[in-house]
Amino acid sequence: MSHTFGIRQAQKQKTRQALLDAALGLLEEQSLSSLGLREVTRAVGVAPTAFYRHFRSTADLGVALVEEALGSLHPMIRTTVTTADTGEERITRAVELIAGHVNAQPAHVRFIARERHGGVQPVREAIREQLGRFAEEVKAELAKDAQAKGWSDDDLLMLSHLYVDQMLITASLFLESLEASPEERERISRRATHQMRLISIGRHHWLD
Amino acid sequence: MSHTFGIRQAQKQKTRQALLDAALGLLEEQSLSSLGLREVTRAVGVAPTAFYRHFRSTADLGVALVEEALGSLHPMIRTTVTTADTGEERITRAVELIAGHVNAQPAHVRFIARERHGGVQPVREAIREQLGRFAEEVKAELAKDAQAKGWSDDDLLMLSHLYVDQMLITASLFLESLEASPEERERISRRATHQMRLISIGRHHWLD
DNA sequence: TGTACATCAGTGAACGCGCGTTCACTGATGTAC
DNA sequence: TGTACATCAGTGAACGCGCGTTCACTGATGTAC
Repeated sequence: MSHTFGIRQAQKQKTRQALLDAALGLLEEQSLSSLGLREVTRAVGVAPTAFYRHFRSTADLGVALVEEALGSLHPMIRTTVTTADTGEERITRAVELIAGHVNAQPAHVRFIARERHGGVQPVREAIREQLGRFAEEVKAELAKDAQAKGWSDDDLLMLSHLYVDQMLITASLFLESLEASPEERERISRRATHQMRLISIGRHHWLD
Repeated sequence: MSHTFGIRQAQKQKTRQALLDAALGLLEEQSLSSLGLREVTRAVGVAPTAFYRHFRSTADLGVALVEEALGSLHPMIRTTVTTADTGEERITRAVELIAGHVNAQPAHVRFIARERHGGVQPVREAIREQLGRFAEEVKAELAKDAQAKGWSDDDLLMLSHLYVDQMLITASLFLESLEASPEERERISRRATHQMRLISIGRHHWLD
């Protein structure tokens, strides 16, 4: 075999992941543009210079974090939009899915919300590209629906972006409420559900 | 008089404003959490220690910038929502207003978009509070409308937040397109208008 | 109006500290025979 | 299987630099009489 994963590769991968994890933790309380390379290596317990074996810079690490945070979400989103229940059930499921994901991966969600408009250009670009892919995927699913009859491509994409942006807003509200009361979280769920519903109603009557 | 603005007060105000302006300029390319006090004073041409005569920290300066960026927008938003044309004209006007504001104050808009989820807690809090006020004000205007009959308070606020968030998303899209072609900017305008229209349609049929 | 004292915005030297980056290195892992 | 050499992830010392903060100061402006 040309390269059965040897001990060396495995160990390198492990250190790389430790750097990513440590950075993600540190980024809960600061922005990427103020994250120091020495901070990250100190948190992992390796020499500062080890950082360069894995990333050119903290910006480079940031781009890797975007991939980690959003890359695995594509199938998740696709299946949620696809599921052919009534619209109402789909909305409930989507909001629950977002709440669940924020609970499971708060640091990832915070990172994306923070750096989407943050001070590091390549990271903004990477996030923008992933969100654009989400919108395209949602559009592809919407296009399959009977309701899409008579819709222009542009308008389908317009609607997809509306949904994707709305999901992100909802995620960031759940994030802020992580330590709030169950009542507060319920209030956020309800509002997000209503907003999604209102958009879906607009969608139904778009061609009237 | 207890304090007719003397030369001293005026000069102090001028330096303070120079610090705010310089910071805003520097923040076009980085986040507040990485902005240095010495950077700011260097840009203005005063000693680093002069900074402390005006702000406790860069976070404190950030809170002042939030006030500067959003404080003056309240009347603007109120009159835009109020104007009693057809809904369609109101939407067009709102999108034009956003595009115009982004052109006139790009640095302010970028700062708000960036720091809304940024790494500095007091600044996030200040932005959250201002946006909350916007939503309350929009809600108050919507409540006056005949269309609001039968709407619960909660649902009016749900809709206001949807509008406010949508405005912010549109502003940030215009921001990213500042150096793009007129065609690209037109495309963004059109999509934003359609999204607003779809939301308004949802609003019309909400109680069906 | 003139004088004597108080205020306070901005100064400049000094401090200790952590930063990113360079470099030659070490020693475990991988490879060729 | 055993040996000799190559690779390369992680090390540790060293560097120059800019940072935030302290302190005692200066001199123009403000105030009281």
